Amino acid sequence: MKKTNRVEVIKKSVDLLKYLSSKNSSAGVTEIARYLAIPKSTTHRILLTLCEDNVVHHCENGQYRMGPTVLLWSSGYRFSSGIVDIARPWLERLRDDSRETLHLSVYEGGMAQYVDRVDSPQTVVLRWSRLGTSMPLYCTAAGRAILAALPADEVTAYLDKTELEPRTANTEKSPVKLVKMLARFRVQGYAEENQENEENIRCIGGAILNHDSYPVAAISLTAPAFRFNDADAQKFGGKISAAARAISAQL
Amino acid sequence: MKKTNRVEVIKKSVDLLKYLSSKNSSAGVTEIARYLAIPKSTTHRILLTLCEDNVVHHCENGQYRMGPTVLLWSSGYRFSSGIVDIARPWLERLRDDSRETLHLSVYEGGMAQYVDRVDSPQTVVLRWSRLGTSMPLYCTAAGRAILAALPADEVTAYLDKTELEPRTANTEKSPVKLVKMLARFRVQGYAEENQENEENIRCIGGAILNHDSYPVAAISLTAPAFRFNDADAQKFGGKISAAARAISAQL
DNA sequence: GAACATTGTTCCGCAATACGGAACAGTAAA
DNA sequence: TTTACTGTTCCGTATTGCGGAACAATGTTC
Repeated sequence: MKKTNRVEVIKKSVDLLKYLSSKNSSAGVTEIARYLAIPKSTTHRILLTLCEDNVVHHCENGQYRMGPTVLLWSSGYRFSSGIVDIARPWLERLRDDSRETLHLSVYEGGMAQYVDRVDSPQTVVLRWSRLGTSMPLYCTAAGRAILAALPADEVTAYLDKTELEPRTANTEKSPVKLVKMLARFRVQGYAEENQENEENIRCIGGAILNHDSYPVAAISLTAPAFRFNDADAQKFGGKISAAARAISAQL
Repeated sequence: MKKTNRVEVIKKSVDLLKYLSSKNSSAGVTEIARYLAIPKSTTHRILLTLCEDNVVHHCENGQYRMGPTVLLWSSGYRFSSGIVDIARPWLERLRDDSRETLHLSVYEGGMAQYVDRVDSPQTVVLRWSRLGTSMPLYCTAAGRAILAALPADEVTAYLDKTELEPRTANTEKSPVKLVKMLARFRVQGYAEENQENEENIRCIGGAILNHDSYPVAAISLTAPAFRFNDADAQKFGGKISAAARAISAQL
């Protein structure tokens, strides 16, 4: 089981924090222990340690919730990464232009992890998904933009070990067809996804490359499918593509 | 030394993340190990484990920096805490009214940990300190507001174990005088601090109480001393106080 | 261009460390 | 009260992670 020589406790702590942050309220020791499938006493010890630096807050009712120290880490990420601040004005420009929601995602651990968002000003908006959430590459516009920019061997490696499980009725399930898609995306400069990740949601995205032309992130436009047709995709696809290139140049 | 049965590795990991987030760039294994005063191999093992979930990011140059997963935790804090979203509109209202910078800090581990900020629209603004930063209670307006709202025995306990080390030439060093100050703050409903935490910076604050009238947080107004006199303090002190009470009621 | 001083990474045997079952102590519902 | 939950503490065992030292891969210096 243990391939790498990782530290088990840290792994558990990270999972604990992930669980705690996924909840909107506080959680008890027993509940967490059950979820993580580790003994209560171990869970309790981890929580005590995390409480010492306010990573976790010990509520009055005896339960636990996220503590304010994670804010320190979070702002540390923004600074050290840099990409959030660079991309932000471009996202805002695209939002003002399209009146739709824009996302920034980074390519991390074989997933697209969504790190910034600029909201649509319209009344019909999207369900708010949390910053830091990971999304698969094969069914999202941001992910596909990244895939399209990856070297061919990395794409085949990805497809070999990833099952394209359908997220909606429209999700492309054939690796062969997906590869063809990626070729088309490379030509047109932006990637697409039409209700393949979530019902009634359509999305286009462009990859952000580092100095080695390797994809490190992607920006994407997300809209309700009823007000975003092929013509819109084409119109804003070019702008997404241009913005992504501009951000790449600034890195 | 080790009183509580905490997990040593987790403590080290937390310190590592704190250090990493304090840097604006990436850091190497050797540098981190030297700072934490732990062996390089241990540091490296911790980093590897944290990388597995993108808590830290392994850069191309071999160094390490904060990873995007901390964003997930950070948004988890905002949700589970609730206080940030509740206080935000009040902070904005006070900012619009005073044209100065407003802060929200939570009382955690004997410190005031600053969790939200709304910026002044004026041209002379303040140095941006990072979200999640901890500040002492005795020399900040937010901290003093919290102290003034604490039960008497907890205040004496605090003063017994805390040295009032001067942060500027103006910092109040006498515990006796500080206690008298707190009495005045209780009467007037808001706390003050005049260039006692930082040169040329003046500050007023009000405590946010839970249902047991125990202080859990504070809001504070921070301004350059040259444009914020006693009359301003009095004028906005009342408003700070009222806003703090309103937020307390909403909790 | 060879010698050197760095870096990040790997190995492995020792023993300190954290594990986790079980008992404890509160609290709320039945 | 009884019951069924909570969160918390204890402590002996062996598993787990520790960390010195060797490694490989850079880049710097003379």
